[in-house]
Amino acid sequence: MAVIDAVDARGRILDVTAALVLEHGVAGVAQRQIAEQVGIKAASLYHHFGSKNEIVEAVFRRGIDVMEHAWDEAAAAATAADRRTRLATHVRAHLSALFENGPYTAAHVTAFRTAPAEVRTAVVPMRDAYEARWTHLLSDLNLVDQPGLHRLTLFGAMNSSVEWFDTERGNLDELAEVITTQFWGRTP
Amino acid sequence: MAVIDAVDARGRILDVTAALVLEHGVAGVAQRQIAEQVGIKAASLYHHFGSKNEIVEAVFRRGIDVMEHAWDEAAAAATAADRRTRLATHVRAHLSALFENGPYTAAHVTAFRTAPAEVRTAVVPMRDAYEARWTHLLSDLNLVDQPGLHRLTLFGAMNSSVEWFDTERGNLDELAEVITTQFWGRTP
DNA sequence: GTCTATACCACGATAGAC
DNA sequence: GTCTATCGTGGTATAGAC
Repeated sequence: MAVIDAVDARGRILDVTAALVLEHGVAGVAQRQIAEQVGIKAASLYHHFGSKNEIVEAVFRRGIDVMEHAWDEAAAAATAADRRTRLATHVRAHLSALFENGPYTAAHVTAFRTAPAEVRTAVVPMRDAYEARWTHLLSDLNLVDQPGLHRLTLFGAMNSSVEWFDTERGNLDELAEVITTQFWGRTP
Repeated sequence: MAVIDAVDARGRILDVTAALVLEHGVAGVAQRQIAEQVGIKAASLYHHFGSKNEIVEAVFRRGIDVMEHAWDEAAAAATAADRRTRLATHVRAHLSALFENGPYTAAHVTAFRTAPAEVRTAVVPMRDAYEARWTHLLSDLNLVDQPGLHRLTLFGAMNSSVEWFDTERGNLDELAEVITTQFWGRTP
């Protein structure tokens, strides 16, 4: 389910916006800039979306969707596995959402915090649901006293990779293993 | 060396800008907004700085300065300590830079990536120097095979705390201990 | 050192032709 | 579904009085 290189106009607008928002933040992206990369005029965006914020909100929602789908696949693949493998599988799945399904998830995790309040409040329930899955998993794995705190630092380590990980040169399986080892502990 | 609540105009401009940039990102902050919070008109900013980018650059430089000072204090305090204490001291110092000396370091680590290229290239040597200190320390501690990768995920965990840590309710010593434990490993 | 006034441009958004 | 044209606003920045 590759979400990159959409063929319909609406999809191309989202693709372009996600990439631009990832690079410049929401406030740093102009509709004229989006339109230019899509190959239309800025006014034409309003045939597909009601406002700039609506475009950004759709990008964020899709970014969370991508994470959820990656989670579901990981959960299905690792139900019967041992505890460490379950963690490793979900870490790999989150990294997959960040790097292997278009810039949506990466745009969401980097730009959400500084996005307009209207956009943030609209998507916060979706975010919370995904975060709750993680907290529940970590609680289930029984690694530490504070699974909530553990999830936050784990998210910090995983999500920060969008700032420095190079998909051309790096290996996502390797990165997932490194992060899993750090958060599992070296002698389980 | 509290850097908050400066009394001179230049210092107040930087204080206000750092706080606003932390919240909204560079592109999300207008000079009129900065001026209003300082209590002057936007045009008066040009008596102190040559452009918006110059203000932001000064904020970032100060953010890195704060980190460097925190590092120096930690290094002086922990030279004779055991390896784990050295790591813990520097983790605590980095958190101190993020939360206990104004919003400068927090603004820098969150807004640098989406800042104008002109600003980024101007401060990148300072950033690199601080990062090199960390890589050297981690290499020295001989914890893992890849100290470079380790530093990046550690930075991710530490810096992400500006998105969720509440200084009113949380305890920075405790947070430092949690992160140190994660990155040291549970059974050294 | 701060002000008023203003230039100039880019922003998001709308109207209406095709 | 995309266009041209345009509106009103707000952005950075400058000139010059006080």
